[in-house]
Amino acid sequence: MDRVTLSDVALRARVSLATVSRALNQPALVRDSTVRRVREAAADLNFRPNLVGRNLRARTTRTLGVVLPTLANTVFADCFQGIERATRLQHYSVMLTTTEYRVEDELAVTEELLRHRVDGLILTVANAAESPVLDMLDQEKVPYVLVYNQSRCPQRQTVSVDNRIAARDAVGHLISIGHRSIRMVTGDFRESDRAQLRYQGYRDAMRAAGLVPQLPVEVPLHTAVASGALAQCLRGRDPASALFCSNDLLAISVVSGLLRLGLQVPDDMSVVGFDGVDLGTLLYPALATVVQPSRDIGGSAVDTLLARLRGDVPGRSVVLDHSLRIGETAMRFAPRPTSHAVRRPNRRN
Amino acid sequence: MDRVTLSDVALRARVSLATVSRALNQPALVRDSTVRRVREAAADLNFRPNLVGRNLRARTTRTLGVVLPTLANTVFADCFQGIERATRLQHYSVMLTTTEYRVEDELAVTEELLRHRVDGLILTVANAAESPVLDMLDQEKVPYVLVYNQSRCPQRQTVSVDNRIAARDAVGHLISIGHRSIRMVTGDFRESDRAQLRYQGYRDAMRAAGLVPQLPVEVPLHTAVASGALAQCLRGRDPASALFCSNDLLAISVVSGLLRLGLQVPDDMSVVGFDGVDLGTLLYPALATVVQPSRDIGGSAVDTLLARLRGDVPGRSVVLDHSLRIGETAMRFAPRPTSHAVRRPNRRN
DNA sequence: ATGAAAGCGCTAACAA
DNA sequence: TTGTTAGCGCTTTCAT
Repeated sequence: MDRVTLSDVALRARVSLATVSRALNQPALVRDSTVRRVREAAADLNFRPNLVGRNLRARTTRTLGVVLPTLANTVFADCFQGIERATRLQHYSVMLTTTEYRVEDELAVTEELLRHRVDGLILTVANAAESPVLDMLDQEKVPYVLVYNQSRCPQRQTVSVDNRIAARDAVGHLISIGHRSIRMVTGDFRESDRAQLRYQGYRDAMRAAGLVPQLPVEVPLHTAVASGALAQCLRGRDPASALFCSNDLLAISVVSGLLRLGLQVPDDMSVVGFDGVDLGTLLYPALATVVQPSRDIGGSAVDTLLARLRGDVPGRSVVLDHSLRIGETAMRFAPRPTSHAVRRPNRRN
Repeated sequence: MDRVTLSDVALRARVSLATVSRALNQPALVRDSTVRRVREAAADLNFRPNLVGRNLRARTTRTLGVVLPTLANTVFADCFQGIERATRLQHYSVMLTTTEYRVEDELAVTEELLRHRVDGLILTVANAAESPVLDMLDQEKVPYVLVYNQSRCPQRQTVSVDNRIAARDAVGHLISIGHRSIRMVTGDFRESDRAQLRYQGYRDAMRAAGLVPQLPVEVPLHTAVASGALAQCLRGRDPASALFCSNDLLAISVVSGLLRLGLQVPDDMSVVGFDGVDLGTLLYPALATVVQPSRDIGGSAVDTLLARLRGDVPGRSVVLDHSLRIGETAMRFAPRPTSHAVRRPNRRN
């Protein structure tokens, strides 16, 4: 499949192997005419440099490893594309692995990446506060940057939004438009320390407004939200008028679940998500959500990591701005005169 | 960051470098007690085999390259996860790159993968019938398998559903439930030869039923579908009663667009997608669609490619089964008595 | 400006 | 069963 090596090119260009290497990689060191001759020979032979050889000798692979929980959530897919683009710009490559939320696999897939001698890692772990992978990486002094995760230890560099404040803003918005009974819906907390931070933010916002935070409604992700879980938010003497969901996929699922129960969104119940996946804007009603700049998170992680590989000063964690997307699934709270659903005409085009 | 090599382990285990290699990779060739000693030494030293060295020597990387258009469409994300899982099972690794639908980048990213000396490639190209990348790969005899793409040349191995027949089935279903005026909505044909095949299938079904196929409505993907495009389907003396979309993301966008125009789905217009992304089942109304087994497509591509790398007989292209998901966005066509929209109560629980 | 030579970490003959 | 040795393809001193 591939046989041409540097020495083949050298033979054809009538120079030494070393000169070919230089002509290709540091043409400034080589006479112009020689460079041309070498390039020509390389082109003639269809020479394709073998990075494995280069990587072994150079003891660096110019490759970054990436560990993400899943690609089914486009938040991570977008992040990866941001990573890919940034690495390409810097002439680096990237190896991606996903854990599909199996925490127990995080270590193994990371080890595999290290066997490939990636120069550094970009990863999202389930729980940065208690993570065998991160402990291992710290101990072995492997350069890495966390994305989405936030960490208390300042030496663990992260790139993320401020999840807690972002959640607080979202819930604060709901409060500011009149909601008083707001519940939070989350996936499995063990899968995501972000969800926990967002729950903190929910509590912050509730307390700041003198409201009583409720326990979160935990629903298994990646499955249609059972009506039972939703019923939990509707019953009691203080039924919710708004739901804050720990991510967009969940929010979308919740909206559907409510509609299925015969409720109107946002008329009967407002829903706000978290992530800002593009998909949210394609839906009707468009999802209200907290937008994270996922591509930038990826891009910024690459920049941060490469700076570190270059030996720059460690640098602080990066907190990127979030924003609120005022979608159509959240509206001002106005108590209904009657308890039975009232039909609402479809709005404007 | 990482310094321990085979010879360090050899020193500590008091055996030769070669024995360490054997003990680790072919323990059957080594005395049990020695294997134990070596393993212990390796563990003590935290030895992590350097695959770069191995790959150079072995002249094979046990790594597959993957080229996909995007991960924003979960069809491809799922496929990748299928690939990843299968490769892991076979003790292979994988390098992923996406083109983000930039056809002109397909060649460059593939070349990069080849510089890394991946053993073979799994890819989806914009158009398999006219693809510089595939020509190059054929010429250089690089083993590869196409996913999603279908190809006329039998020596180009593919793993896919039968797009044309699948589309024909979907449209046939619409016809069977009473629709007569059906239009197809597609993204940019140049981005996807699958969309073209599906259009063929649409025509097949229409003709088979004695109906006149219409030209497709092409809309730029990844953006909310402009109402102008939809209006095209609604006006004229023969307005459509059903829309067949070339993929699910588009279909979701179309449904939203219709709702925004004040129409009901499926009452005023049925919509059917193609892909079968999980998301479709989370929506309300749940998306009617043609389901492709994306994970299996990925897994099967790996199996096919590895078989080929092992030198097995080339083997035929794999056509996996599709299925129809009878969602809630498509319903029996029953002409409306009046032309203005009629409110419909929300259905079942 | 160019060449000779060493060696990155590993595997696989070939010997013993 | 184990050790010795020769590279895989490349970069990089060190000479010239």
